[in-house]
Amino acid sequence: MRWVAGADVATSRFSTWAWAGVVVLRYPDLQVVEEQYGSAELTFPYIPGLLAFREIPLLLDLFARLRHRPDLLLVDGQGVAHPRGLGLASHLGLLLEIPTIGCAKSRLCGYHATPGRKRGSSVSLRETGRTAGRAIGYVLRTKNGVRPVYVSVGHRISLRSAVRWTLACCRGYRLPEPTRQAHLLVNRLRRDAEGSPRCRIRAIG
DNA sequence: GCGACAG
DNA sequence: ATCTTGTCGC
Repeated sequence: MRWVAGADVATSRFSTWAWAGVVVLRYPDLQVVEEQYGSAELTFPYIPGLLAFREIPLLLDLFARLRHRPDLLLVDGQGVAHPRGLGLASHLGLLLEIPTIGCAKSRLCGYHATPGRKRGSSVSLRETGRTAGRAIGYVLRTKNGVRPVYVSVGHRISLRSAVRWTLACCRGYRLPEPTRQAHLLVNRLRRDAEGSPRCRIRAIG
């Protein structure tokens, strides 16, 4: 394992504009070695279960410019823990042919117990419906006392490895570094473009 | 019909 | 996702 990437998209509250970013970090020190980013108009609305159609176009453009070839990609969204078994992380991994992990901040589907409150504690996320009971992911506590994250297989990785790598990429924060850095990047871009909310009010008033 | 619902 | 300042807790 050498290059671990993270991807995220930030949206505007005023328009359909969005800022996307992909960061590549060196493992295991997790320092950012490359960033690719850009903004564009979103052409698809946010519909639970169809997030990939909204974010993938932007992210694919960024990966096309990437100088490093990631060994692993962590995505801010679900992998197979999806109603159709094909969340953003899985869809993206499939198109890029890169191993991916779905690392979402909240649940899309499935049910689960409450994991222990210590870092590393986890419980399985189980499918509902006819095939109820099958594990489709893990609800993992990445830091003591904070809300857990939803880890699921994205593409070309086992659930066990997905959980291990997610934990191995955490550095004291709730979100693993790849995803966290990507998140910081896109929000920085959005703020630079729109200005802070307070500034905006002062400009009007 | 009703409630749930990644970002 | 985005809004939004200070504040309670480890």
